[in-house]
Amino acid sequence: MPAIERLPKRQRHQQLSKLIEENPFITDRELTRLLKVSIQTIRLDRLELAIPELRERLKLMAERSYDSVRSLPLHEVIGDIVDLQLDRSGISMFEIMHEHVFSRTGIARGHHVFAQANSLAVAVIDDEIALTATADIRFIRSVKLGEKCIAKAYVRSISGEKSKAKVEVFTYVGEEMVFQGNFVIYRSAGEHIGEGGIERADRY
Amino acid sequence: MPAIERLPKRQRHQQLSKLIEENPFITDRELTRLLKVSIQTIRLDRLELAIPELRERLKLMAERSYDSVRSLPLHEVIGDIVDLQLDRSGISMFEIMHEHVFSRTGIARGHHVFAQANSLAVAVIDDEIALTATADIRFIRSVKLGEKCIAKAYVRSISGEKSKAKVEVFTYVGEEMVFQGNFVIYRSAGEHIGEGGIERADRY
DNA sequence: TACTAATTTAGTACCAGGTTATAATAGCTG
DNA sequence: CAGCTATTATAACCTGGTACTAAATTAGTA
Repeated sequence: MPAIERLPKRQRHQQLSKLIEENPFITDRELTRLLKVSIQTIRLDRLELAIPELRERLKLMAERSYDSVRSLPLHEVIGDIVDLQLDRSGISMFEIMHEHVFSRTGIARGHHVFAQANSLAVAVIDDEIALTATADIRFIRSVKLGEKCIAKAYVRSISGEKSKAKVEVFTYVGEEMVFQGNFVIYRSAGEHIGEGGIERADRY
Repeated sequence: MPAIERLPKRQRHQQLSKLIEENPFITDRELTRLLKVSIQTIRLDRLELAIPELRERLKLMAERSYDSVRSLPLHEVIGDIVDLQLDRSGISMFEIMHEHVFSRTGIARGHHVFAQANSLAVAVIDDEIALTATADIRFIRSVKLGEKCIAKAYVRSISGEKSKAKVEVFTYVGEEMVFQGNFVIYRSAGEHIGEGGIERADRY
């Protein structure tokens, strides 16, 4: 009998770490439901594992993000934004790592290059809600492992006073242009605060 | 007397906003010291200005930074391929999870939807090396958390016997089309492509 | 000047999501 | 059985608030 359930605690610790890692926004109470143990056990576990409480975790995350680049939309972006003039232009940098390439050829998958450009096109639009409507893109040459992509976005028109903006993005490696795209971005235009609300939007 | 300090409240509101903006980690209690008013006044002010409490601010910051960490895929193909007829058509499925959406709105980031379609367009081309050359895409409606995207790709032409193929991709949620794209995919056509393309389909 | 309205302060009850500490219980194990 | 670990329970307390009520202060004006 004993041997069978010899290490339920270590297993639980592992599970607990994993759960918190993949959702740092989880409360102890929610963990009790998932792990089927009392809240005291959860707390003992966190103590042993030196995992701080929810609020500390959020604070740490907030601090980390605050340090790097202070400004809002920068963190919802793929690549590092190095310059941003809202409604005008922006520049971001993105280094192709091995997780971005096809392993046999070392050539970057198109959607990563696209993602950098798309993120930048959205970020450069100064609006509460900005979503890509359409895009017309060209992959001019392949990008390889280790190369640094510099994407430059230019807002070409704010389309009347309405809901669309055109953004052109050029991505370079060194002097060479590797990608070009024309994006049409929807912007919130009116008010609309309803959905997202302010406080506890998601995950509860 | 009155005229001199005509708008102390508005001034204070401005100061308050500024203080919180430049240090979102500040508590109401600390603000009372800086602004020399009672904590109730601070709270009334925040209420009027719709500035959330410290913990909510930190949570929002944490969410923003969390989004960026969960950036893109890293995997071979985005979505699960459920049917594939090389050089003809393919179907893949991709469920929008919380790591794919803007946490504020629950709306999927465009590049994930694109990535699914792009992956499928590349996968459906039966060639050693297949890379996206150009794409013309339309996001027809926004996709939300929890929705399952079914992408269907059709190879429209194999362009002579040479280096390009046209692939059309439609993505649906239920009956509804949410995305449509026309891809031009470079294929190896015997030789390597030199500057040409971007991706290759490994592993198949 | 007296009345009125806005503003500010005070006080209380309550909440989430914990910490800390102390004790009781369960389950084996030697 | 004593002794150990693991688990659960209980209670007091903490921070940084919200929500609400009420009083006090400060203008502003009839």
